[in-house]
Order: sequence, then C-alpha cells, then structure tokens
Amino acid sequence: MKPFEKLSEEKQARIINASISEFAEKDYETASMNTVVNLAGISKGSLFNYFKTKSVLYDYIYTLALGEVKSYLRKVRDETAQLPFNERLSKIVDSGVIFITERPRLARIYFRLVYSGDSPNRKIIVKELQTMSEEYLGNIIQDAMDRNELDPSINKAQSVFFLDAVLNRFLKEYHEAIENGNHQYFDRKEWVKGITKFFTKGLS
Amino acid sequence: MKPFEKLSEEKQARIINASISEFAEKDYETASMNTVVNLAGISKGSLFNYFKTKSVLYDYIYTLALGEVKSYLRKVRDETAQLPFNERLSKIVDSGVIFITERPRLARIYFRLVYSGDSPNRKIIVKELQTMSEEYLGNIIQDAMDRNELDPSINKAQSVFFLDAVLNRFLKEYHEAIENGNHQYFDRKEWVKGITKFFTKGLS
DNA sequence: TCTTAATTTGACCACCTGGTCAATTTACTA
DNA sequence: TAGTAAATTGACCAGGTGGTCAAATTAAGA
Repeated sequence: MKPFEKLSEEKQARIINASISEFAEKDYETASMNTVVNLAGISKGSLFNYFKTKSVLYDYIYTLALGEVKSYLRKVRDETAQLPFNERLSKIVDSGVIFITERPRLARIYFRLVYSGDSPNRKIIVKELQTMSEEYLGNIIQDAMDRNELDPSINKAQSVFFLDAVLNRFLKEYHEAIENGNHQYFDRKEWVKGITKFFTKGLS
Repeated sequence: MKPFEKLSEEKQARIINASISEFAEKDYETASMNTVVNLAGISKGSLFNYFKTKSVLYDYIYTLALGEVKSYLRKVRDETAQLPFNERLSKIVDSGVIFITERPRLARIYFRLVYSGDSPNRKIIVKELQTMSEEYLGNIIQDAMDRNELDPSINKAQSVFFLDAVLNRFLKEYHEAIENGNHQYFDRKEWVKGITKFFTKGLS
C-alpha cells in the first residue's frame, strides 16, 4: 500500500486540493512544490514521500481531472442515447458548461493540458484524449447518420474533427469568460441553438 | 535611437533568431535569457542593455511574429477579394498552411500565445487578436452574404466564431503534424475541400 | 511503561533564474 | 598617438527551484 493511500481522507483531500489549485494556476514548469506544501499545510519531506517527484504528483492530478471529465461525458452520452442529434448536441454542450462552472479548476487543468503546456507526458495524453474524442463524438455522429439525421455520405472523421473543434473552442471561451467574470454576457442558449443549427444546416 | 537599432543587421538578426528559437521552444516563464545569450553569442549585459527586461524582449518578438501573421493574412484577403466564398476560404487555409510550413517557429509562438501561456500581456494581446479576427473573417463572411453565397439571415458573430474555431484548430493540428514529422499523412486538399463544404452545406 | 518501528519534519544542497554594474575592450576624435 | 566616450563583458547578487536525509515526533506492540 502506497504511503499516500494510508493517509486519512481529510489529509489526502487537503493535498489533492492544494495540488489542483497550484496546477490550475500555473503550468507544469512554473507550478511549485513549495506552494503545494504550504497550501496543504504539510512538510516538504512528506509530500516527496507521498509522491516521489513533481511529475508523479502531476500525473496523479491530471489523471484525476481527466477521469472526472470522462465520467461526466459518458454519463451524458448514455443518458441522451435515444435523443435526436440536435437535442443530443445541445445536452452535451450544456453538460460541458455545467462541468466548467462547477469544477473550474479541473477544467483549467484540462485546457492547459490540451492547448499547450509542457507537461512530461503531454503528447501521449493528448493522443489518448484524441482517440477518446474520436470514439465519443464518432459514436454520436454515427448514431445520427444511422437515423438519417445527418447525410450518410459525409466524411465521418472530418465531421468529428469539426465538432470537436467547435465544442472545445466554445467551452474554452466560456471557461475564460467565467474566470474573467464575464459569463453573464454569454447567452448560452442562443449559442447552443446556433451550434446545433450550424452543424445540421451549415451557413448557406 | 535605441541601442538595439544601432547594431549591425547581422547582429540584430542573430539576437532575434536566438530569441525566436527560445520563445518558440519554451513558454514565457520557462524561456531563459541565458539561453538566448548563448545562442546569440553575446554577453548577458549586452542583451539587458538592448532589452531592459525579459518581458520587453518578449514584447518585441511576439509583435514581430504577429506582424508577420497579419501582413500575410491581409495579403491573402486582398488578393482573393473577388473570388467566391468557397474558393476564398480554400485560399486562406492554403496560405495558413504555407505560413506555418515556412515559419514554424513564428507559428509556434503564435499558437503558444493564443492557446495558453502566461505571457505578461496575454489578455490584452488575445483580445486584440480576437478583434482582428472578427474584423477579418467578418469581412469575408459579409462579402459572401452580400453575394448571396451565404444565408443572409445567419448570425454573423457566431459564424465568425465557428470559422475561427475550425480554421485555427486545423492549422494548429497541421502545425503539430509538421513538428512531429507526420504532415505527409495530412491530405491538405481533401481537408480544404471538406472545410469549405462543411461551412456551406453543413452535415445534413 | 519501555522499545521499536513508522511517519513527519525542515534545514540544507546544487542548480538555475532575471538582473546589475564595475571593469575592460572597442571606436572615435583631435 | 593620446585621450575620451561608448559599447561590451561576465562575475556576482538575491531569490527561487526540485529534491534529500539525519533528526525529531508519533504510533504500535509487549
């Protein structure tokens, strides 16, 4: 049993919380183990006893963050399996918005990871995320094609790419708006409507 | 006359080149003035004489990078002013691809800037870029609406957003493919065709 | 209660950072 | 060529980093 797992729930939570805060605020290189230690109220030696290096701690944290994102997405996919494409898309966007509203720090770690950052395993993680997104969105598009809601002759891989690009960008923008305290200017419903219309009908 | 401008072209180029390399490879915080100094083959004191602080040097470099991006985009816009929307879009994507192929380090600085990073004036710069993009793509969409190539009832701001999201994401992906030596697997023409079709006809 | 084992601590290490500035080298002028 | 002004240098500084480990504290067992 790893030392960290032997700790009380409360202490584990304190350390995780401190780490999330630090990795959300700064990128991998700039985030400081000293800050984590101070935030968590433990000694440096202890932290390095629980996590052998900074990168091991980071692994732990982003795995946790991605896990939450994934389980959230899966839930939505399964709950909306029988809905038509546009309603489904709308629910997905909604749930994304809810996630970044409720867990802004995890969202920030996620965005930092996918959009840049120099974290140790970045390329591997991003590739994994891409495969996951392809499978996830691919599924949803395939369902819609099967039901003749989307043109069955479209290029599926490209469609997934477009969907991923627009959804991610929208959520990233929304997330930044929240962090800057401007999200009240974001008419979420109007955007969700626009996105689904765009994807089904295009611009002409 | 600023000290840096008094330097010979050759020396200026050496310093700029070294700085671009370093800021392309690492983000603002992690990029090292010592590395720049060594790459450029000058002394530390000199560099700090030419640029008072790290952030002043960074300002200089990203202004240069954004300037190149802008002038490239303007050129394409003006050269394609009379073309129909889909051909125009295609030319824009093409020119983006050419730019990141010819200037991968500048492209990297650009992507780092817009997609993350903790550079000093990031928010201001990103806002400026956003206004620029709105004006630039807005123009192109407006032209297409005027010519009835796009539905005149679409939400222009949203359309600009979608266009921006897809174009940027595509170029970012292409850029990463180049850096990983995988761009031969990218069928550019196929993608350009897909993007324009997607924007005009949607997925259904 | 005494002893031993496990946990926690924080001073300490080598290394790197952005930035400074007295001293040296170079360029220019008389 | 001598003297001055300008440009260049790099040793040095304070402060921060990830990581270590002997010593102190706590927990467990007899």
